[in-house]
Amino acid sequence: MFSKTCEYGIRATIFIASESYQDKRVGLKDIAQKIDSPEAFTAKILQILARNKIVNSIKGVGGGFEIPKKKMKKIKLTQIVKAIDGDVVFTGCGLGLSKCSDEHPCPAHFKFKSIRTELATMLENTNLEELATGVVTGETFLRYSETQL
Amino acid sequence: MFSKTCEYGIRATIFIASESYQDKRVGLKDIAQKIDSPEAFTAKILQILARNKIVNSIKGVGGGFEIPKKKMKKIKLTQIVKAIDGDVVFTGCGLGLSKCSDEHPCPAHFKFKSIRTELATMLENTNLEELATGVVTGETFLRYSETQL
DNA sequence: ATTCAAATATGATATAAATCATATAAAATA
DNA sequence: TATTTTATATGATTTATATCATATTTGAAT
Repeated sequence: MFSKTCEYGIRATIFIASESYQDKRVGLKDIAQKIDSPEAFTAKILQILARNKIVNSIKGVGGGFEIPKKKMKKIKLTQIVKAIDGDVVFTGCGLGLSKCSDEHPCPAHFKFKSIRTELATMLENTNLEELATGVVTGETFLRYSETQL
Repeated sequence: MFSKTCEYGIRATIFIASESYQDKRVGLKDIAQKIDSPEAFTAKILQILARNKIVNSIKGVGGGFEIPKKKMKKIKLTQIVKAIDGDVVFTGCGLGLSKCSDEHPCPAHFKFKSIRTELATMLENTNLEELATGVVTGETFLRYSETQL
């Protein structure tokens, strides 16, 4: 559904939010560890997120990444996905046609349409805060491991 | 959503069905042309489809690919997708966790769940015949081009 | 000011997916 | 049975994605 880059990006954002929720700033190493992603790759993704104002980055000693609490409700999954994967997931044709629309539909166009709409709506209505609180309370997870390190 | 391989595979299957619907057998070259896909790559995909009994292949002069009319209603999109992409689209985690379930959910698990279910239902309920007839009647298209060659 | 711990930028490498090329096998027909 | 037409099998190449490595910049603290 999303690129791996985007998956990591969403997980990283949620992790940063869950820590910011508890007034903690987090660094790259910690992020990569907690979301189980390659560190250098994650660094690149964080840059994209920072450029898109989804996360704040602070350089230097004691620096890291954070997200102001008041912004969390306003940041929606859509923004993260669009920042990283663009809007191919929203507009692309299910069968890969370069142009596919109500006027010039692929055979499955109207079958996919409702699902796409629902996906878009979900991404548009899901905010970072609700995703982060699940992690804080331990109800949801950002990596798989026996011990949830 | 699907791999390119799978997109081509679905389009090829629909095209073959639409021709079989009119009692015509079609060859590789024709298929590749009509669905706008690379010929050699399409050949490989057709082999997968043939091995999975989704299409019949006939070698030799006057050979090609076809799908018996009576089978068309029974062949569902799910089968094609599973044959080519496996079931990652049905079971994979939206955020890329190696294990993600109701018991050990990622933060977006329950958000994605309903959408995934709907997708699976749609794929399960969509048969080849309905997709092919749209092409036959000219309501839907398998490639984009000014002239719809 | 110097040092140190961070993020940032950029380029290189590896891996996976998509595409191409060629040789083989099967079926029809002449 | 020889030839031709088609699919099949396999391996090579290209392209895109993911991953790694390293040098640079920034900001804080000493």
